[in-house]
Amino acid sequence: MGRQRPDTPTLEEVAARAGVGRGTVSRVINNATGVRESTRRLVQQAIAELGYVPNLAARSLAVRRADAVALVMTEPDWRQFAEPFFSEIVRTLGDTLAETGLQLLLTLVRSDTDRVRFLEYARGGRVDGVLVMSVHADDPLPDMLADARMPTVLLGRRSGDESISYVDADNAGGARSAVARLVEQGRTTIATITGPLDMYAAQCRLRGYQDALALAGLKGGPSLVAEGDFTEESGRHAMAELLARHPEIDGVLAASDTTAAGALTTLRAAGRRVPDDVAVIGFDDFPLAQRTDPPLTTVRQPLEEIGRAMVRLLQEEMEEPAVAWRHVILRTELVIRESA
Amino acid sequence: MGRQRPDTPTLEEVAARAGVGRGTVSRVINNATGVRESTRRLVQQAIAELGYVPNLAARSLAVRRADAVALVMTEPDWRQFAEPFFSEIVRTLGDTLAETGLQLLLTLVRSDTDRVRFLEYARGGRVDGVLVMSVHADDPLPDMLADARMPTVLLGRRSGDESISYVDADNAGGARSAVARLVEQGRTTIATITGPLDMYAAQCRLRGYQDALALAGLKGGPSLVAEGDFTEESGRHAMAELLARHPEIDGVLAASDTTAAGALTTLRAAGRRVPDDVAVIGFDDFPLAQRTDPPLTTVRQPLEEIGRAMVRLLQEEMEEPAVAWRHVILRTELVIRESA
DNA sequence: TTGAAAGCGCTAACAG
DNA sequence: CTGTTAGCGCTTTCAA
Repeated sequence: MGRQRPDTPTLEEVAARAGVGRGTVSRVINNATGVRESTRRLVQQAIAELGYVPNLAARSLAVRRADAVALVMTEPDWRQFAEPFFSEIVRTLGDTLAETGLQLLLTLVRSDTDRVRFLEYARGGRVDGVLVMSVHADDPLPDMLADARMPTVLLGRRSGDESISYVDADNAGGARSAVARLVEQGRTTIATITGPLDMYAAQCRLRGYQDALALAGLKGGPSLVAEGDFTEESGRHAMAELLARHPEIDGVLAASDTTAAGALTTLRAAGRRVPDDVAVIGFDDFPLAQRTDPPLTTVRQPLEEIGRAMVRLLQEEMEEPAVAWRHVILRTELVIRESA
Repeated sequence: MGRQRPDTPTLEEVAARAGVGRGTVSRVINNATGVRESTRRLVQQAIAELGYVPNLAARSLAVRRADAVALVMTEPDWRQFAEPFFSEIVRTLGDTLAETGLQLLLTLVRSDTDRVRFLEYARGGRVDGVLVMSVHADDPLPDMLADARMPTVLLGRRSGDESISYVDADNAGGARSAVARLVEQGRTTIATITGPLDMYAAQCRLRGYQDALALAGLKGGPSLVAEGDFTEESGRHAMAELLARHPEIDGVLAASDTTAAGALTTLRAAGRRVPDDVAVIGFDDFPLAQRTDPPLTTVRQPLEEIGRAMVRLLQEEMEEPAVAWRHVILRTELVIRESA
C-alpha cells in the first residue's frame, strides 16, 4: 500500500550547493529577514536548480503546526452538498483561507468510523483547526473535537447554549422581518413551512415567525405550521397540507428558496395567484429565487461574511486555544422582489 | 498565525509508563507482529491512560508517506460541484479509500496561485497521490502533477491521447446506443444538445451520435447540433434553437439528465407531446431523471465502478510510480424508462 | 521478543 | 548576517 517519494533534494543539499549553512536556506524559504540579498539570491538559484521543495512533514514536526484546516461535512444524505448554500460557503472559506496561507481540506464524515478516523487525523496534527458545516444537534463530532481541545468553529449552533465557538445568522430576526413585511402588505393568515426541526436554525426561524405574528396580533396556531426539509418536494407537499387545512392562507414563509419554489408550484396548481392571492417569502437567496415566477422575495444570509467570520474565529482559537467561546451572529437581509 | 498543540503525550512517555522501549510501543500501535500478548496489553493500557495519539507528522517523516490522497476539483464555475454526479463520485471515492486506510482530502483549485499552492502541498509530501475531477482540456494542473512525478489519476481524459492515467466512461458507445434506440423507434430527425465542446467527453458523445446516425443512414448536419453546458437552462435554450431550425425534430440526445429536463420544458411549451411527438434521451441517471414527466430514458455511467477503478489505479501508481499509464474505460448502460 | 540507536528533513536558539 | 547544534516524535534496523 505504501509508497516512497523518490529522492527529493533536501534542504541540506541546497545548502551545500549554495555554499551556505542550512539555517540560511531555512531563512530564505521562510522569507525571514536578516539575509543578505546576494546570499538570498544564491540560495534561490540553488533551489531552482535542484527543484527543491520543502518537506512539509519535517517542517510540521519542527514547528508543531500543519498550516491547514479542515472543513468537515457531516450531512448524512448530502443534500446540502448539492445546494448552492454549500458551494458558496466553501468558496468563501477557500478564498479567505488562501489569504492567510492555510490550506483548506474538505473531509467527509458520515459514519462513526469516519468520525474516529478524522479525529485521529486532526489530533495527529495534520490540521490546526476544524470548521464544521453540520448543524445537526445530535452529531457527536463537535464534542469529540472539543474534548480533544481542537480549535473548532461551527457553522450554526446546535442549540441555544452552544458550548463551542460558532458563527450563525440571525435566523429569528430574518423570520421576523419577513413576516413583518407580509403583515404590512395586509396579509392576515400567514403560514410557514419550516426546515427540519431538529436543527436549531429551523427552530429559530419558527420562533421568529411566531413572535412576529404575536406582535401583529395575528393567530399562528400549529395548524399553520408544516415541517419540511429544505427540499423542493417538501415545499410542494407542505404547501398542499397547509392549503387543505387553511384555504384562506394569504402569506407563507418558507424554509429556503428551494422550498418556496415548491410551494409556488402547489399554489399555482391550486389556482392561487401569486402574489395577489398569496405571497411567499423564502429563506436563502440563490439564483433560483430570481428564476421563479414571480421572482421570490427572500431572507438573505450574508454567506461571505459568515465565511470570513468563521476563519477569523478559528484563527483566534488557534492562537489562544480554549480560553473562551466565540460567537458571531450575522444580520440577515430581506431582499424584496415583488412589484406588488 | 501559528498555533502550538499543547503537551500531547509522546510515544516515549507511553514507553516509560508501560515500562518498555519505544520500539515496542511503535510495534503495538502499528499492529506489528512479534509482541508478546501481555506486553501488548500493557502498552495499550498506557496508551489509553495517557490518551496518546501518534503524531502524524513524525510518522510521515519517518516512513515518507502521508497515507492520504487528494481529490482536486477545478471546475471554474462549480456548476459541477452542485451536480449529483459530483457528490456520487465523492461518496464512492470516500468509501473505497476508507477501506484502504487512506484519508480523502478534497481541495479546491480555481486560480493559478491555487494550483501552485496545491502543488507545493502535494510535492511537500502531504498526500501520496492525486485524483483529478477536472476534464477540461486546458487545465495545466495535470501536467504540473505529472512533471512532479506525482501519482495521478484523472476522471475522464482531456483528449484522445491522454498521457496521464485515467478512468473514463464509454461516452461514444453510450451515445451510439442511445441514438440507436431512437432509430429503432422510427425517429428520423434526431438532434443533440451537447456538453461544452472543449471537454473531450462531450466530443466523444457527439461523435457517437454522428456515427450512429451515419450507420442508420440518417442526416445529421451541424444544424441538428446545439452546444450546451450541462445546465438545465442551456437545455431549454438549445432546444428552442433546434426547434426553430428543424420543427420536424422527433428525437433528441441531451448532454445530461439536467439538460434533458430543460429540453422537455421547451418542447412542452412548444406544444410537442413527449414522447409521442419527440423522444428525449439524456446522459447521466440521477433522481431527476425519474421525476421528469415522462421519466427519462438515460445513458447511465457506472459511477461506483468509476470510483473504484480510480482508487485502484492510483494505488498501482503509488506502489510503482511512473512505469506506465493506466487507462480504464467503463461501459455505459441505457436505462429505459419509456412505456411507449 | 525486546531495547537501543540512528536517522527522516526541518526550525530555531545560540554563538560567532 | 550566518553557521552550528539540538531537538521535533516516530520507525526501523541491529543486537541482545
